[in-house]
Amino acid sequence: MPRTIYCGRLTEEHVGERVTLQGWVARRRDLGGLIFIDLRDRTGIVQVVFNPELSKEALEVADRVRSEYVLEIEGEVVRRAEGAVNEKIKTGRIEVAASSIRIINESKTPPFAIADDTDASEEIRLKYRYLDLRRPVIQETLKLRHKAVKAIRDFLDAREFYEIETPMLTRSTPEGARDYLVPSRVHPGSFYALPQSPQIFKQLLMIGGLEKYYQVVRCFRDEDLRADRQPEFTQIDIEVSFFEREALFATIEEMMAHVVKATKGVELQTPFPRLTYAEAMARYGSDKPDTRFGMELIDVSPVVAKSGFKVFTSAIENGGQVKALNVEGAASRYSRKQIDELAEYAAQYGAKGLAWLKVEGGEFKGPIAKFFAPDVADKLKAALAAKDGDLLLFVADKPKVVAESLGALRLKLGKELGLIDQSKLNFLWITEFPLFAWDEEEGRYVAEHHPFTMPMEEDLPLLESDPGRVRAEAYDLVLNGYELGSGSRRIHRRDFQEKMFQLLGFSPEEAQAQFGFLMEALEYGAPPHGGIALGIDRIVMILAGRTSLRDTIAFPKTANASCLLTNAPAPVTEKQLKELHLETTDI
RNA sequence: GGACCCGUGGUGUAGUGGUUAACAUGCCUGCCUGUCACGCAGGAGAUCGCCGGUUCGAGUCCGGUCGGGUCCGCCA
Repeated sequence: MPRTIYCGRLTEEHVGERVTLQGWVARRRDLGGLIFIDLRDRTGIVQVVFNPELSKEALEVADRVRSEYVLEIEGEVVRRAEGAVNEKIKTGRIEVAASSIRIINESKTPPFAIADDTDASEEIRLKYRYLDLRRPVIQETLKLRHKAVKAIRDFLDAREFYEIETPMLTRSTPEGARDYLVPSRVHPGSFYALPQSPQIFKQLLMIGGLEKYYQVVRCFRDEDLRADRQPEFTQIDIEVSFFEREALFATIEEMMAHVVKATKGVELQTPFPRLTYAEAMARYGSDKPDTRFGMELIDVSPVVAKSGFKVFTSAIENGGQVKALNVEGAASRYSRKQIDELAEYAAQYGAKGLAWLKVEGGEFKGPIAKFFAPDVADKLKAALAAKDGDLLLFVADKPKVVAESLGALRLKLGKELGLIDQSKLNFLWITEFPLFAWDEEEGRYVAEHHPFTMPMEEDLPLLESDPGRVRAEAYDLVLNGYELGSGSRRIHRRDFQEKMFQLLGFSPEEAQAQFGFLMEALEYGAPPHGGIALGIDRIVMILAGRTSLRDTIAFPKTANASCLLTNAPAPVTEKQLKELHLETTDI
């Protein structure tokens, strides 16, 4: 008998119907003369009851059944008696009275309980990922991912975007993340690279006249992992010709609203708020601020410049600044020891110290209180809107260190103090990123976004004289403190692109060797174009309320970039290496 | 490359340098006709990740290593 309905779809409407179910044994309760089995498929769980009055044979088979056996059950949907209703499950008002049971497949006892509240470690869950995938919470997340991707495809299709595939085997280009390399068998000593993003190909598609492109595309970066970074991840890559930033922003906002509606049933407010990079760094100490709570960074340099506190005054004299967080009402919550721990945390981001004050009875308390004369203290209190019970935290240093340490501290405190409204979805555009970042190691400017990004027109005069101050037509989309993606207007003229490579320290020969094909393409009527790429894994992670990208990927890698299920990466045979003209060696 | 946390029956944990490594759950056996984390009784199950050191004695202390996690660097 084929399956007639899914377990989780049974309701009181089906009472009296004969059904055939197929699924896995979630739990078995053996009362001796009566056996209950909770049968699970991807829609949910329903209780099946084996009663000897209905079928003695079925009861005898059910007696042999164990967890995760695969069963086919025929029976009648019956209403449960008044006292036997289980309100905890969706199908708890009914059950299936089994008239027959077939064991489709047996199962070893699983290494961990397959339930949402399983206590198994992630290590063991990843080793047996195919069992972990049976847990409803994982299936819900993968379903949400499917819905999100489908919503994006539907939306972009309706806007006449074409989904076009680009090569997975491509060439390694300088700049950017470390490439995963694939050795060529037919070209000894040469390698393909897996794409970090289809950046150049999507530009070539614009030059190729496709005008509106998108792709749900896997990208690879051989860099160290984080909770929100996997070595392979999926982007929604978008590019349009005859680019207008406002039109693109509106399209992305509508697309995200469509996704959120399709997955969460929530209406998003558009347009999204915007901050310039400079403002985000100044107010939140981050280029991806979580705006679900306040506690902004406040520049108190002008106020404390005249204080008697050397740490502050000398930082300012040396071209630095002093900024503060007012952790409202937290004075009694943080002991000296705990503040020391906050200082240690800030030290990870380069802060040499964390000065603090508590406000009590209108007065500053704490070891540095004595350095502030009454008039300076009053100004400081006013600047920080400080009141009794507040904890004030200060970092004095170079602007970069102040921003990064206080920004990180702000996030940590926001989480610790429960200031974050988890129901919010705070989308945010960050605009006017710097075009270049100074690379200490290489002693040159590197592209902040990528080398194909257009500078802002009003900053063009600075290109030669002060490259560090040039802003780019580049933007990020941020959600709840995560960078969902970046984009920009691209350079569409050869002379400009050549100039950019020159500013990045490429010789004309190097630029020609690495990017000659792109520059030549720009000479054949390249339309103005631009776009964005969004990380679907991160979008799903946030919409599913998870904190690890691993939860959104069916078969993720560990922090060590290995797969605990397949044990990849793994050695290969000498024969394979030889065909690829490779030797391995211990360095 | 660096910092920190974790590693003990299948799973999750406890475990002052000192007897036979404890608890929960799972598993096995028996009993049980309205359970739903079923219950009750009994049982099996651990070379305490690995290597080395300190010590009369190491799950416990030290060093290294492997594995998992978080973060910094890195991620145009």
